[in-house]
Amino acid sequence: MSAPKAKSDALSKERLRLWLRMLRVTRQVEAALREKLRLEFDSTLPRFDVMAALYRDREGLKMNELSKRLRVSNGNVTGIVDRLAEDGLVERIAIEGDRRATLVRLTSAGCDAFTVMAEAHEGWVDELLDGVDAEDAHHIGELLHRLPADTGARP
Amino acid sequence: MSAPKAKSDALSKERLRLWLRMLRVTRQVEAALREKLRLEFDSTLPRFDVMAALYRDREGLKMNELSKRLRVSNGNVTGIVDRLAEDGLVERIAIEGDRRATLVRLTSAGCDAFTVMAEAHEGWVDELLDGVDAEDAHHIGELLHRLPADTGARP
DNA sequence: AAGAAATACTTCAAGCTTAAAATTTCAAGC
DNA sequence: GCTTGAAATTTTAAGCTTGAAGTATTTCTT
Repeated sequence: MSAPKAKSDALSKERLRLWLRMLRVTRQVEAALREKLRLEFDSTLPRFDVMAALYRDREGLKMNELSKRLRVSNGNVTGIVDRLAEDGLVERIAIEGDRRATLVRLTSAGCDAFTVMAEAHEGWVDELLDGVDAEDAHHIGELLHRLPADTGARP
Repeated sequence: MSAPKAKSDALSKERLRLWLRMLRVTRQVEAALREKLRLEFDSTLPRFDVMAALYRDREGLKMNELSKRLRVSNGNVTGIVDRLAEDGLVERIAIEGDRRATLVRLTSAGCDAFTVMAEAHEGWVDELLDGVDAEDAHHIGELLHRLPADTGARP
C-alpha cells in the first residue's frame, strides 16, 4: 500500500503544475482587466459580463437564462442586475403571460456604454496576451478545448 | 479614421477568443475544486491556498509575505487567517524585535489537515485535466509561460 | 377544481475580494 | 529626545459569490 501508481504520478504532477500556471495567468489577466474597468469606466468584470450577454441577445434575456449563460448562481445575477438597473444601463420588463419571470434588456444608454467598454476591453486583452501569435492562440485554444471543463454547451 | 488596423484586428479577435476560453475553463475547474473542498473538507479554495503557502514555508510567513505570495490584498489575508486560526489550523506568533509584524504558521493539526487535502486536491486536478497528456501539459505550460502575465517572480 | 409539483425569482447568511482609511510601531534625521 | 516618514497590519465600505431558504406563480394530476 505504498506504490499504487508509478507512471501516472508523474503525469498527475505535470497536470497540477499546468493547472497552477493556468490559474496564475488567468488571475493576473483578470486582475488587470478588473483594474482597467474600475479606473476607466468605474465598472466591474461581473457587470461587463452581464452586459456582454445582454448585448449578444439584444432583445433581452430572462434572469434564468442570464444566470445559465454566465454559469453563475441565480441570486448572484439578481444583485448585479439590480445595480445595473439603478445606473439605468439595464431594464426589467414584465413578461406577458408569466408573472414569475422578467426579461432583462440593455437600455440604449447601456448599449452605448457597452460598445465603448467592449472595444477597450478587446484592446486590453490584446495587450495582455502580447506575445501570443495567431498560431499559438489557435493551438492553445485547441488543447483547452479538449478538456472536459470546456463543454462549451451554448444553447 | 475607420480602418486603423487591418491585419492586427484578426489577431486581436483570436486573442480575445483564447482569453474567453481560458476564462471559461479556469472558472469551471475552479468551481469543481471549490465544490469538492466544500463537500469533502468543509473548506474553501482561499483557505487551501493560504495553507499551501504555509506548508511550503513550514517555519511560517509574515502576513506581508503571505499576501505577496498569494498576490492578494493585505486585508484579504487578515480575514482568511482569522478564520483558519479560529479553527486551530494556523497560529499567529509574535516576532521578536518588531511588534508590528506577526508570523503565521501552520499548527500541527493544520499541517496534518493540509497533507490530506493536498493529496485529494492533486487527484481532483488530475481528473479534471483528464485528456491532457504530459506532452500537452508541458506544451501549454510553455506557451503560457511566454505571457507577460506569467512573470513567476517567486522570491 | 383542489392539491401537488415544478418554475422563476429574491432574500439571506457567510465568506471572499479589493481599495482606501486608520492604527500601531519602527527607523532616521535633526 | 522629537518629529517625520515608512512599514506592517487591521478595519471599513462596497461589491461579488454561493448554497439554501423563502415567495409567488404556473402547470400538472387526479
